[in-house]
Formats: sequence, structure tokens, C-alpha cells
Amino acid sequence: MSEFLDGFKRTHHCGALRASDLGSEVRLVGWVQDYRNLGGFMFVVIRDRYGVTQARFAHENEALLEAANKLRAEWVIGIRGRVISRGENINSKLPTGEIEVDAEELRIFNRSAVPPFAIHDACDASEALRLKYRYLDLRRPVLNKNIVLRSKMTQIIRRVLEENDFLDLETPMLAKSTPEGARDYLVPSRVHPAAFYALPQSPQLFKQLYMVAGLDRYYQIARCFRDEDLRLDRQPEFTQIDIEMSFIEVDDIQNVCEAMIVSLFKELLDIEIARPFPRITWNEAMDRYGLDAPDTRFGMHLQDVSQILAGSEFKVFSQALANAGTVRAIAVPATINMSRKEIAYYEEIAKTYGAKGLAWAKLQDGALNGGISKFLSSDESKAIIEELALQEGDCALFVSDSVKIARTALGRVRKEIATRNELVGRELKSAADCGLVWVVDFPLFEWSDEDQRWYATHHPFTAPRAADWPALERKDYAKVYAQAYDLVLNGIELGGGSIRIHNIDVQSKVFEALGIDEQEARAKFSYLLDALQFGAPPHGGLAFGLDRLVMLFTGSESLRDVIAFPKTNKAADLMLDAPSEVSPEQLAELGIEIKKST
RNA sequence: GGGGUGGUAGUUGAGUUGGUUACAACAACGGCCUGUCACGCCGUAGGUCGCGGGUUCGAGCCCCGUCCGCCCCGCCA
Repeated sequence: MSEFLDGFKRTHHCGALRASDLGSEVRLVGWVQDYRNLGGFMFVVIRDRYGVTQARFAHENEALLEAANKLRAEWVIGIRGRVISRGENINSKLPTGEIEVDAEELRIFNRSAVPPFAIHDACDASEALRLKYRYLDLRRPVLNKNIVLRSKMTQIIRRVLEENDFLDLETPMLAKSTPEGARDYLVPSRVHPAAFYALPQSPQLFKQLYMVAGLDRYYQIARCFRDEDLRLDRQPEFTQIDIEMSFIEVDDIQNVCEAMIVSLFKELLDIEIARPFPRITWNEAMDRYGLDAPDTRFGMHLQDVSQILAGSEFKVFSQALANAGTVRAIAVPATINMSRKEIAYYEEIAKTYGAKGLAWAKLQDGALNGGISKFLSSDESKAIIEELALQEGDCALFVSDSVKIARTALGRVRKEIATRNELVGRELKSAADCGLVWVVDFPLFEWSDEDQRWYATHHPFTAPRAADWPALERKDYAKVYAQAYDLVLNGIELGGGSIRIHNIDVQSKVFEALGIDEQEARAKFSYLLDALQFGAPPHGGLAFGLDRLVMLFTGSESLRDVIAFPKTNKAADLMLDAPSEVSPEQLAELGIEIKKST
């Protein structure tokens, strides 16, 4: 029996057979998913990426039956046979459902060692083991489908962008380390013993240079690298859908992106999304949701009750207010379980994000009861009931702290209440499940107490709003807002972008705000500063996280489920055993010596 | 950098107060079974309890160190 294809070409995909194929002769190739000898018959389920089909080996052909008896999981086989229907006997959960092939010929293309774990969607093997044998894990239908959807997604993105005259342009992977932002992955080179390339954190500056080069309307599905700690939704190596356009304003970029996103929803999920997407300012998002990536699918908005509690005798409140802090509150409907145990759970969430506690009170028999109610005057209670529009049984939650902490902590609690009580889910089944919103008008700068300096909220090349130029001139940095925008889906940032600075004077002022002096600016960004002097057009763009988009579209819990070969928490590849040590010769060539750590 | 949690057969887990030969299910291997799809029945084989050290007459269990997986905070312009 040949182990090579030897003329045995498949005529059909597994799982693609239909009732209309009944009686016809077919050839299928695939992996043995399951096999069973029963009553003298051999039943073998064959799997490929389209689904599964069951092959039956009848006892009339003894040699064939004997060969089929020896088949084991994950062997690569081919079947020639006739399509018969035994629908009543085949598990309807399988995609192919009702079709069975009566085998007349069996080809074994390759045998398989006993797999280290059973390859099916209910597989309970540890992720570490599955990562080591990633190519087997990827055979599981669920992961296989994620990767297929990823491919379909990039196809649609390319099509929509090319229809809109965008050019697919590449940018270097061996680039230059940048001072701001994430830690860089550095790359040494034999030719430059004391110098390093950096892998790009994003193609940001290159795409701007394409604009200066007159190649307006750029896109790239670009790999990016950041040497920071990982999360469930963060990998050190990830993919951006990177877009840049010239002679446009914020609306133009949003329009293109909306068209792209609408196509993705329509073609991949059959969901009609209305345009334009809602807009919310950053200030409004922070005030109502506490987060710059708001989940707009449900209410429970944050409210500022500082005014009401300005004279409060409750020390926690009065102290926070005395220190330029605030008291923020949300009203949790009575339908949600807010037992003391539950409140304690949410308090832990609040504490995680820096709050000292989570105060509460419930409306019972028309008055605030329990929790901190005894510290409130009757006027204060009344005003809070009114302000939060509390209904009987509702629970008010309060965080008092600095504005930053109060908003974040309560915003996270709000989100957790919704998740925990299944007010919202992860699956995107209809337009109502898709809380899309543009967050606009970000502050251009953020003050860092720790470093006692301003940082760029997005990046140092983001343009301020024209109206805020005077504030930038007079160095009133807190008042400068950016022409920047993020697209958020269900509380997850899909991507963000901005109009860039195309004027060298504005760029200098921004560098000045960031404490980057002219010498440093020249050392780090001379090419950009040069380019800005040679007729840079007004331009701007945006970048989406492709991995996160696939994660949301497939309802995956982890970014690792939508990246074919992902890294672990420590940024290791368990399959490659990377990173790994290199030979002394390699190091010597690079002029690198490894310090033995103590 | 910090907090939490886990590592026992190929896999997933149990393992009491530190005490005889470390247990179960699934998988594997052999046999039986004429329609199964979580098939069923009988049998066989399978272990450096992550690694190193310590305490003890005796350690999977207690102590110290270390490596690795997972979740989170910081970090991620």
C-alpha cells in the first residue's frame, strides 16, 4: 500500500458531502478522528478542516476490514467509496451530520504516534501541553475555525481597503529603538558590535513617511513587538491593521474604518451594524463609565455625588473631598444580587484598582439602609436617592478617592457587575450585542506623578486640536486635547489613531512638553523631523488590533486561541523552546558577553 | 517589580495526621462483541510525585531554594 498520494486525489472534502451526493463515488482524505470496531464493521471518522465524515468498512471485504482495524487516531488516510445515508446513526452534532461513506478502498498516507492528548474540542489537556504540541492543538476544530476566520477577516480587510484605493505597503522589521512607549525587542548584528536594531512596536513613523513620500492611503497588516508583560489579551508579538491617509480629517478616517468594520460584521457574523457609530468624548467616557474603553451595552452610569456630600460627616468621604478628591456612585438595580458577600467581592475588585474600599447603601422602605447610610444626614440621603434615581431595593455603591482612582475603580466594578450577572455576554449574535463607540478628544498629555513629567497619551506625533494650540503655546498642557480617537467594542479597545503633526513647529512644542530636548529629538527622530521640513501633507490614520478583533468575532477567551503559535506568560514558545541560549561563537561574533547572574 | 494559584501514570484528577506495594477515570496494548458515536465486557502494561537541598527511623505530604504553567496589579507612547 502506497504511502504517497500515487494518483489518489480527493474529490470531496470531509464534511462537505450532502444528501445530493448519495450513491456517487467519492475520495476523501483526512485524519482519523475516531474509530470503532463494532459487530464486524469498522467505523472510522475522518476529519479535515471542513468537518468530519464517517467511513464504514464492511465485513464482506476481509482484507479491507483487517486494514481498517489497524487504523488509529490521527493517522492520515484516504478513502474511496460510495456515499450512503445512515443519518439515523450518525451523531448530528458533527457538521457532516447525515452522510456516511461505504469504503471500497483504503490508503494509509502516514501513521501517527499515540497523540499526547485527545484531539477534540472538549479536550481538557493543560494549555502548556497543548502549546508544546501546538500543531496538534490547531487540529482541534475550534482552533482550526479561529484560524480560518482570521484568514477570512484579513481577506475582507484587504478587499475593502483596496476598493478604497489603499496601497499595501511594507515597512522594515529591523528598525530603531524609540525612547517613549513600550520596551523594545533589540536585535544585535555582527556588522555593528555595539549597536542594536529594534523590532517595531508599530510601523507608526514609517507610515507617516509614506505620506510625506506622496503614497497616500497606506495600509499594512503589520506585525508589532513589545517587550512587556503578557496578559490574556496581550502577546509580545501581535498584528495590527495599520492605516494612514493624507489630506483628510478625523471623519474621513472614521468613515473608512466604519466601512471596514461594517463589512466584517456583515460578512463574517451576518450582523448589520448601523452607521455612523456613536461618538463619545474621552471626558464623557471617563465620567459616565470610569474607563476610556466604555462598555455601552448597559447603564449603571457613574455619577458624581461630591456636591451632595460636600459637608458629609463620613470621614472617608470628607477626607477624600478635602484632598481635591471626589465621590462617585453607581446605582445597582434591585434585580442584581448585592448580598454582603457579593459586595465584598466587588470591593476586592475596587481595591485591585487602588480604591481603599467600596461604600454601599440600599434603598429600603423609601430610605437608605445599611452600609454607610447611618453616616448620612437625611438631606444627603434624599439627595442621593434623587440623584441616583434609586428604586426600592436598589443598591448604591460609592468610591471616594482621587478622581483618577474613583473613576477607574468604580468603572471596573460596574463592568464586573455586568459580567458576573450576565447582563452582557461575550458572544456577538446580533447588533444589540455590539456596543461599538468612538471615543474622541483624548487629552494630548497625561501627567505622571511618579516621574513628575508629562507623557503623550497616544504617541508624541499626535496632533492637538487646532482650538487648543493657544493652550499648547502657553504650556497649559492639561488643557490640550488631541485629534485622537479609539474605536471600542464592548469595553475592549479595537484600535485607535489620530491626526498626526505635519508642522515642525508644533512637533517641537510637543517634544518640549514631553521633556525631549532638541538634541535628543534629533538623535531619535532626525528622519521624521527632516521629513516634516520637506512638505509633509496633513495626514492621519489608525491601527486596529487584528488579534483582538478575531478574539471578539470568535468569542474566544484568550488571544492565544486566535494566534497560531502564541507565547506563554513569560513570552516563551514551548514548542520551539524559545528563547534559548546560543553558541559562544555566535555571541563572540556579535561582541556580546553574558554576565552570569548571581 | 508585586499579589494569587497550580505542577502526582500518556492525559485529567484523588491522595486523610508524615507510615505497608501511590489510587481512579480516560487513553494505550491484547481478547470478545453485526450499527456504535462518551459504545459495552474481560485482561495487561504504565510512576525520578517538576527539580535541588533540608528535617525525620520514615516525606507526594513539613521546611528552604529553584524552574515552569495559569490569572491579576504595575507596565503595555
